[in-house]
Amino acid sequence: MKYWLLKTEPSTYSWDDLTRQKSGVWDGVRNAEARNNMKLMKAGDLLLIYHTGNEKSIRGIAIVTTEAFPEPDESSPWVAVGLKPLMPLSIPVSLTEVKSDPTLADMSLIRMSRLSVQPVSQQEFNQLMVISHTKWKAG
DNA sequence: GCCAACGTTGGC
DNA sequence: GCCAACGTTGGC
Repeated sequence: MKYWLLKTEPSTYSWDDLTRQKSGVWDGVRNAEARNNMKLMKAGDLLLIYHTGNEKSIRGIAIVTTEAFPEPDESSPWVAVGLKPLMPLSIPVSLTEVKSDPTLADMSLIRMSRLSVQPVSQQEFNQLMVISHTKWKAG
């Protein structure tokens, strides 16, 4: 089981939108590396939802329900995945906090700041649970 | 509003 | 195939 981080502009589509809908389709990704990461996702992988713009913070945890499939109604090379919200972080983790935490220094959030779909390591995920005071029960 | 970091496009 | 110009993302 792997971990990923998904960026979204909350005025376009937010963690709260996903929570309200109870399930969603993550589409509109227009970057080759991000698409490649989406294709690597397996059902059951965990997703951290990050808000760009004014908020710049990780808000919640979702899970992959449907692995990569071609975007509907388009003869395009781009893909989407299905996902379901699991729980919000008790305290959102801001970009500033991520940058100030040495154990998170290698996160793509910092090192490849424009990549909108990026892998997160188990250690990084665990640390994010700690600093967000989120009682995540693995497995 | 600016700009750094990329990615894409098109002329050559 | 190179690279300048341009567009986009997203932090500041």
